[in-house]
Amino acid sequence: MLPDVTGLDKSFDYSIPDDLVDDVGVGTIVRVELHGRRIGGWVVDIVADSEIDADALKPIAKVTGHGPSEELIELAEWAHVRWAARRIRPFLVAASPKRAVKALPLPHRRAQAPAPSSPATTQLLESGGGVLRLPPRSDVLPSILSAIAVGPTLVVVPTASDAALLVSRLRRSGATVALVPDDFAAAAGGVDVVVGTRSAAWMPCAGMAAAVVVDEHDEALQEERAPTWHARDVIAERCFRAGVPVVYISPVPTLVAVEELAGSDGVIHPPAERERAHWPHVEVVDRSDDEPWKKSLVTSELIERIRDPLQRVLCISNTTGRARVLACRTCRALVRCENCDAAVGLADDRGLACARCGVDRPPVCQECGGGTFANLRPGVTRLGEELEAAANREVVVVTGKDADPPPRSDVYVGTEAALYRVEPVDVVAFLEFDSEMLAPRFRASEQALALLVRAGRLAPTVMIQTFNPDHEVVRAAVAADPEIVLGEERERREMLGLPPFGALASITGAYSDEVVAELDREAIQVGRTGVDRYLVRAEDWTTLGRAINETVRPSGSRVRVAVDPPRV
DNA sequence: CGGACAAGCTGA
DNA sequence: CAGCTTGTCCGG
Repeated sequence: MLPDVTGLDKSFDYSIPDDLVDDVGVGTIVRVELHGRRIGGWVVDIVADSEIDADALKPIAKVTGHGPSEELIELAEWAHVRWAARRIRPFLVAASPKRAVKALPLPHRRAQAPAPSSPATTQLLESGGGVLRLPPRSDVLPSILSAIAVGPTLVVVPTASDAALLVSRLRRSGATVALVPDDFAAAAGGVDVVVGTRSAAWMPCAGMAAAVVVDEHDEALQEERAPTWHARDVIAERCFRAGVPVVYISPVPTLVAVEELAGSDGVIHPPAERERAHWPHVEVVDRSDDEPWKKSLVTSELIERIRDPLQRVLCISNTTGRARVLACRTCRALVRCENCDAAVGLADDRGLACARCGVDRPPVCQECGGGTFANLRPGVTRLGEELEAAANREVVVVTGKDADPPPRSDVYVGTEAALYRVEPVDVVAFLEFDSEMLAPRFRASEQALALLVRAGRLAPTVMIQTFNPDHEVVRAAVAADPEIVLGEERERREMLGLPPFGALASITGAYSDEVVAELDREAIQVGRTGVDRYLVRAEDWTTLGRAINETVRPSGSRVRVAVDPPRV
């Protein structure tokens, strides 16, 4: 029995009372007495009476209900090495129902399987699975119906709204559907298709015959808290163990999917003409002729769009580097110019730049020497005013912070979060796409492409303002050919040994120095990126995970390990 | 994790 | 030496 108690990752032996024998198996969630208190936990192993002295043990106090299957418990043990997690518990939590499931319903499947409607998907499933590249403005439902035709199918999508929409469409098509984690019991009992967000990678799917990962490129498939497990990789391992084919669908498959998960035929995709027809029209505004400091983000091309009363436009600007008013996080003082006392913002190069007198200085608080700042006035707020003046129309500012959905408008301006909060428009315009494309992160190109996919689903036209119109991301989007990015990406990552050509993790937080010092330098390469900040690399994930898990953490340490960190 | 218990510190 | 804090150990 492994207790569901934080900080306690040790299993304990209990006896199974005769009246509970029928209800207890590996994976069952039970309650037991431990050290005078009642705690919950998972049965992770059952041994015969002859092997132990059952009379010396306390009995299981109560059976709570169904939990993860034996296969998923083994998968959790694999995952705890793969993502260098100290404990197995977080994975078992992910694989368990939210509320107690006392009994499973009988299998509920439709008598007649829906006719396959995506020959490419059927072909992929028959050949053992692989990567299916489908353009942004195309439908994944036919692929999922083709998978259901093979047998019970597990489907993972990035967001809860994607899941809800897919479930209602699948129900309308006649399939029996479990939306997990809520419908855990139905999924474990047996349905045609189990649908959910990344946690669905850990959900039951009785008789699973196929799995589909929708929008494989989407970062939402990776857990952001440690352990930073990725649903794509969990599904890959789970289905490999079960001998079940997986189809990974994305308009812009990641290098990991292309290199590791594509079948022998490589990435399957429609003919170029048809693929292109389902990409948005990409309009590039080349700002490179103008001197950057002169030209506003509100270009004449953009003004033309937002002035057109027939066009509904969403403008996207990244806040980073565009904050106009800052306060020191340490002493709360407003950051002011040393020269003229005006409020000072962060420039693109991360230094403080005074807009009034032009004096630059390093990003350090003048009052206390602190180096982190709160952004009191995000760039988009100001942009909203500028756009409103230029457009002569009302402009609604959308940020991720507001709880309510934004009021309906014809012109919006917002951060990336707006791409998830605004209903479809005619044009999505990236005002400063370079900050996405050229961000100092090794996945910047893939992440920039992902934004274009998102935008392309919101609007038939996507406008990109850039100083780098020849960048591979821009070329790929214009040509509707993601392979243009992958080619460059493959070369770069192979040279640096980055995933999928090596295993990478970041180690941060107090006492990282001590933890990193323990790592075996024969197998692990270590790079220091700051105070208590490290990047570590190994040839493969198992070597990396084992080495990190073997380290002893000093008491009081707050070390965070992010394996396969999305943003470095 | 949280209780138990031991060792260390303080004040009278 | 009671009374309290801090640290370490252990649970079935």
